Amino acid sequence: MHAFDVLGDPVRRRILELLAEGEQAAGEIGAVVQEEFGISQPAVSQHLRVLRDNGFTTVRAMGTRRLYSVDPSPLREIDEWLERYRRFWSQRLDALGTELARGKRQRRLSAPSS
Amino acid sequence: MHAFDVLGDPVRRRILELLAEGEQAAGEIGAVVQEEFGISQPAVSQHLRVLRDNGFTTVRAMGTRRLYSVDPSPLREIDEWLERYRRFWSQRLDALGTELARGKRQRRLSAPSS
DNA sequence: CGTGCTCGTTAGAAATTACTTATATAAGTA
DNA sequence: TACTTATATAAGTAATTTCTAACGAGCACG
Repeated sequence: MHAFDVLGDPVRRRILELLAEGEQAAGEIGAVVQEEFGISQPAVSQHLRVLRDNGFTTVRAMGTRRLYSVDPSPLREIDEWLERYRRFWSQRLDALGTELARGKRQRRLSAPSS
Repeated sequence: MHAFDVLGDPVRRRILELLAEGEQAAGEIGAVVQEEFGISQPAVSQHLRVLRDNGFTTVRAMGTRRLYSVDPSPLREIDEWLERYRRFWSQRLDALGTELARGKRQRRLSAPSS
């Protein structure tokens, strides 16, 4: 399954958004996602499997819990694929556009403030 | 259809890659894609439709030809969605990593030489 | 006109996906 | 041990996607 297919599902995107805030147990994720999407526990578990199998998450066991974390590798690949299109919106004019956030961060990294 | 679903298909990704090099007629795209994926002309036309309907391309007519171009809007949205994960691989250490290209570009835009 | 391109649309079959219900396993707890 | 909690897996079904084959419509050109 290609990374884009994995991200095609809104439940999986939501799970990744939750994990972006830090490691979480399958049950905690499930509580939120089942509530928001009205699906069953096995459905969530199956989405977690897809994310696992495709390298988007890592898991470690804590007792009976399964703690999930983001593995950024496939997201990074997508970021690289997008590279060839950035010129379509990065070519000047938008110094104050969407790029601003990243621009600022980059600037900070590039030219550390004394 | 969500932008990620659109990009889930390898044929559509390939078409966008071809269009990244500039405007092209449906037939030119078709020639390449039919050869590479072994699918029919209608199949390609259907993929072009998905790209059109979801804002990834714009089209203009030249006689009987249909000239397609990249519309970057949805790609940009994806780029923005990815923003929340960049810290996973951008947090230092990779001054010489994948970020390099973009980093350099950003630096150029941010701090014009001379 | 009529004929040949270029390209899009439709209908239907085949493959894939994302659920639900039912069940399994393993760890904690009384 | 028996019971509960946390999570995964399996089987079956419904919805969706992506093809092919067939057809349609617009432009060009003799």
